[in-house]
Amino acid sequence: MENYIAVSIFESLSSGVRLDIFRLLIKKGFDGMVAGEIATSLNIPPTNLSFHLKALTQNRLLTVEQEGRFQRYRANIQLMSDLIAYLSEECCNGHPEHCLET
Amino acid sequence: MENYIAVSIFESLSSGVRLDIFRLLIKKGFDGMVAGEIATSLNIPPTNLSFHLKALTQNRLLTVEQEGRFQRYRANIQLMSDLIAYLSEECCNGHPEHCLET
DNA sequence: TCATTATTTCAATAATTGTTGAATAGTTGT
DNA sequence: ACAACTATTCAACAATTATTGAAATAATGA
Repeated sequence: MENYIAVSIFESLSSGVRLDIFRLLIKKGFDGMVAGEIATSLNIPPTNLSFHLKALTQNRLLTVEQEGRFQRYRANIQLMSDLIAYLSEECCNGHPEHCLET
Repeated sequence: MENYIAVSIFESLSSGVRLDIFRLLIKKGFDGMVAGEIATSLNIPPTNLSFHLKALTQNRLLTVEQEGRFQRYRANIQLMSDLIAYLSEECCNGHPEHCLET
């Protein structure tokens, strides 16, 4: 993974609101959630939620699919997996023993 | 790991400058580097470097130790290890198969 | 002690990011 | 076509974060 991609992921998750959105969608798995459900669930005003969903989607943390008049959002689990691999390399540089865990 | 800790780590690494600093110090391992070496190595003005070192240190990504008139900084590898564990849980929530990798 | 070196703090400013209500665009069911 | 519904964009503003040079702090060595 390129460093600038990693930075964009860190930016995406560097807000408590966005981390909450992402964690919620991870829990929902392939079902995902439509925007209104997320807004209700996390009690975020629609305009503000849109702002954060856009940021997350642009940085590929989320995917979005139109479903009638709804927009269904899903977490990009693969990207998280790639991030973990990136961090493991960074973290283990010269110290592999620290990263062999559960 | 508490969510607010994870957010603080993401904030710390959400700047290209700070990610460069952290990656550089990870490479150096226990030796670490004194502030001036980091400034020279990454070509960052001292005041600006201080600003970012302070942010990283406050969020526990780095440790700092005085050494004569130098300040020696080291990466907190254990925290990265904890972050990887946190992400693995978040990422694998209901989808463990995605996170079993190298 | 005094000049030198290393780093941080301060103050000013620039740049970016977050929040909100109103307006807009697209979709559905009647 | 029209009313109701979902979500986004827009514009204004608030809040936070980043950058810089000058000054301050602290340690060293002559």
